[in-house]
Amino acid sequence: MHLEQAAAFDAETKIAEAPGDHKAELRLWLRLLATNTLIEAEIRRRLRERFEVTLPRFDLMAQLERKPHGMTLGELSQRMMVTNGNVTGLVDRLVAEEAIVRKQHKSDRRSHIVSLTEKGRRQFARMAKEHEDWIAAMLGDLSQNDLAALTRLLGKLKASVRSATSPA
Amino acid sequence: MHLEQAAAFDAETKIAEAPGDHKAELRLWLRLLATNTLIEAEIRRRLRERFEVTLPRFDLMAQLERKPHGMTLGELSQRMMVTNGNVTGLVDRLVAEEAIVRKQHKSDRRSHIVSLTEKGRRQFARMAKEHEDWIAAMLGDLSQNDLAALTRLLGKLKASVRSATSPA
DNA sequence: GAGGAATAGTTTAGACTTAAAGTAATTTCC
DNA sequence: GGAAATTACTTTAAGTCTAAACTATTCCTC
Repeated sequence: MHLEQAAAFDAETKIAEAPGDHKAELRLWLRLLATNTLIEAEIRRRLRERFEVTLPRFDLMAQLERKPHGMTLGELSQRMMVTNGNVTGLVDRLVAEEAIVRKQHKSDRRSHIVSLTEKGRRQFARMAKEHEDWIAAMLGDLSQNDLAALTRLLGKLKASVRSATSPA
Repeated sequence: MHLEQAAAFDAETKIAEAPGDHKAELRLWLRLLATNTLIEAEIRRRLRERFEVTLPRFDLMAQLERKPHGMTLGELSQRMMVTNGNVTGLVDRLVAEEAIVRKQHKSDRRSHIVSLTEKGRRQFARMAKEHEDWIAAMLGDLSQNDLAALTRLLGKLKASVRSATSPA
C-alpha cells in the first residue's frame, strides 16, 4: 500500500469513527430491542389466546416452578427484575386465581413465601410445554452454531452492560 | 472409533435431542430477554434522572426526528410496534408538553400528521447525544468483531421470528 | 353514485409498571 | 437494651400498554 493510500484510508477511518460516533452500537441496540419486542408480542398474544394468561403471570409462575418450596416476594422481584410493588399486585391477582398461595414466613414476620398450588402447577406445565415449542419454532431458522454463537455473544453483552451499570 | 462407542454416542445425542426438547432455544430467548430488560431499565432510569422523560416519549420523538415532515399516528404506531390507542395517548401527552404538534392531514380528514416542534427538536438533540454515549458505554466490552457478529445474528433471528409468525 | 368494506384514529376497561412514600418488623451498634 | 438504620412489603399516583368497541371518513364495487 502506498503512503498516499494509507493516509486516505486513515482519514476515512477517522471520519467513520469520529469521537462521539457510536452508530454501530446504537444499531445493535435497536436491533436487539426490535427482536425482543417481536418475540415478546407474539408470546403475549399466544398466551392470551391459548391460555388467557398474561406474560408477567406466566413469568412469575415460571420462577416459582423452579422452587418447589416457594420464595419470598423480594426474591421474585429480583429474579423478575421488576419492583416490589409490581410483584405485590401480580401475586394478589394470581392468588385470586388460586394459581399460587401466599404464606407467612416462619421466622420473619415481615416476609411472605409464595408457591404454586397444585392447580397452578398443572396449569403452568401445560403452558410451558407449548411455550417451549413456540420459541423453538420462532428460532427455527438458526443453526446449532448460530444458537451457540448468539447465546455466547449475548452473555458477553450482558456482562458488559452489568459492568458498565453496576459500579465495580 | 469402535462401533460400541459410536452407538453410545448416538444414544446420548438421542437423549440430548429428545423430541420436544428445545432447551438451547429457550435459554437463548431468556438470555435475550434478560439482556434487553437490563439495558432498557438503565436507559429508562437515566432518561428520567437526566431529562425527566420516559422511554416511550423518547422513542416517539426519535421516530419523528427522522422525518422532518412528520408522520401519521398509524405510521408511528407501526414503527414503534405498539397499538394505535397507545400512540393516541402518548401524542396527547407530548402535545401537552409542546414537544410535538398534531395537524390535520391535507387530503384525508381521518388522518393527522404529528411532527416535532422546534422545542421538541432541541430537547431531543440533547437527549440523543447522551443516549448514544450510554449505549456505547454499556456495549463497551464488545470488540468490533463481536458487534458485527451480534448484529448479523440478531438480524438472522429477527428474520426467523418474522417468517415463523407472519404466515408466508 | 349508493351501499358496504376498509382505514384512521379515539375511547374504554383493565392489566402492568414505576418511583416514592408509608408501615411494620428486624438488625445493628453503641 | 434502646435508638437508628435497614429490610420486606404495601400503597399511591401517574404513566404505559393492550384488546375491543366505537366514530368518522375514504375506498371499492356494482
